[in-house]
Amino acid sequence: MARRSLADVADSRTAVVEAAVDLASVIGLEGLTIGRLATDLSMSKSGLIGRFGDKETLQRAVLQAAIERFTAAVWEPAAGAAAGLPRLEAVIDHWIEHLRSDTFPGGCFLTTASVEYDARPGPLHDDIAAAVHRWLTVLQHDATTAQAAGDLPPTTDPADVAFQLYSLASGGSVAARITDDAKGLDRVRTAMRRTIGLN
Amino acid sequence: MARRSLADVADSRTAVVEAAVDLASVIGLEGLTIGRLATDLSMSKSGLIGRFGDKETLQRAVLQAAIERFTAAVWEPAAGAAAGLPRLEAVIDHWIEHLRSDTFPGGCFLTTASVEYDARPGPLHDDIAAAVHRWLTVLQHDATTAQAAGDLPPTTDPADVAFQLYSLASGGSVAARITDDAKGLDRVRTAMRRTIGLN
DNA sequence: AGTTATACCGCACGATCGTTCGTTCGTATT
DNA sequence: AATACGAACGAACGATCGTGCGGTATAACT
Repeated sequence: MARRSLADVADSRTAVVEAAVDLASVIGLEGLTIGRLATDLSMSKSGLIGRFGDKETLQRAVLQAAIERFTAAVWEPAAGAAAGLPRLEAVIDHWIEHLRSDTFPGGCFLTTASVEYDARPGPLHDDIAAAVHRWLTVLQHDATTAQAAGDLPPTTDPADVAFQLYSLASGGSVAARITDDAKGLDRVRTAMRRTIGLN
Repeated sequence: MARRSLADVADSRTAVVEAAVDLASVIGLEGLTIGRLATDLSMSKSGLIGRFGDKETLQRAVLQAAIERFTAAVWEPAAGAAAGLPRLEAVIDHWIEHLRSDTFPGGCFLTTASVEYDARPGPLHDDIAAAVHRWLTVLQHDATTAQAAGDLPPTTDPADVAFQLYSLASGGSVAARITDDAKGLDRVRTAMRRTIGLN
């Protein structure tokens, strides 16, 4: 076999990160452990962390990978829809479907991370805050477009719409999981659609 | 001084638990550490955990104390209101005020605990699930009463109302904290009131 | 063919984890 | 006055945490 190429290195790195995303989804970004992760991957601790330098760098890579999963599952399939209300509707559908899937075995990653770091300053806190803010901005943008098109009442605040959609998805997925309510995500979907004037 | 009375013992125990609630509110129920807690209280680790037996017992006591704080801050002040829509309105107001206060320096305790244990079975998971379920039942009960009084459309599902209120409060408080949005809780309140037909 | 780079390993480190001892000491009961 | 109880302590345990060091084997480059 030829020397480990750059692509292979990347593959090996992403293989670690992807496994770490799955693990962190269950036990949290903070609960992530190099030893546990190394055992799962049949690697040595030093060989694993050597790729990243230290644990925080690994955690940040894991967070970015999780965000990419979310974007690929929720935004990209909906991005092609017409800006405004239709796209919001598509986003909601893919969002619910994403939460229903086992993309993140431990529930919405960004919500878990937010809870873990909302009271703990540092690079991870900032990364998470930036990601949430970016997503809220995307939602708000389409809400504004929808409003301009007359699909939302002129009195509603697009920022409110974005914030409420996110709150419902985030809190609803947690509530549905902890109460083991099979209808939970249906309730979330109903509420989200009602937020943008549909039913 | 007389022998340490039963009341004193209880005080000492609750003093530990109350401090643990504050600490766990920030670093999580799972992140709670006997050493850290003992240091904060200027106690020895053994002297502290001796009151409870083991860590899990302490964690469960902490959870119950947090639930009592929530009940005292949100439910009890609203319990006197007329059942149905008025009481839901009062609950929402106290709920938002509770989230705005620093009763839990690290954000809504039940939400944090739900996220930590929604994918991890055990007594703590069950305790949390039971508490959430109990609270949802209370909300649903008033929603049903409001519906019977004609204050909610007959087509709405009271369970939906309860679930959505909880999702908004839970997810909204996390989102407001991580994005450092001063208007976040106002947006949550607006959405919660809209859920029960008000604005 | 020899050099160089590096991915990975085994191993050990200091720290901290939860827990378990044996002990001390103050108070209440007898 | 003697005894018993229980709260709290200091010390130590085995385990696990993140991290750093030295060695090795492999593959690319000269």
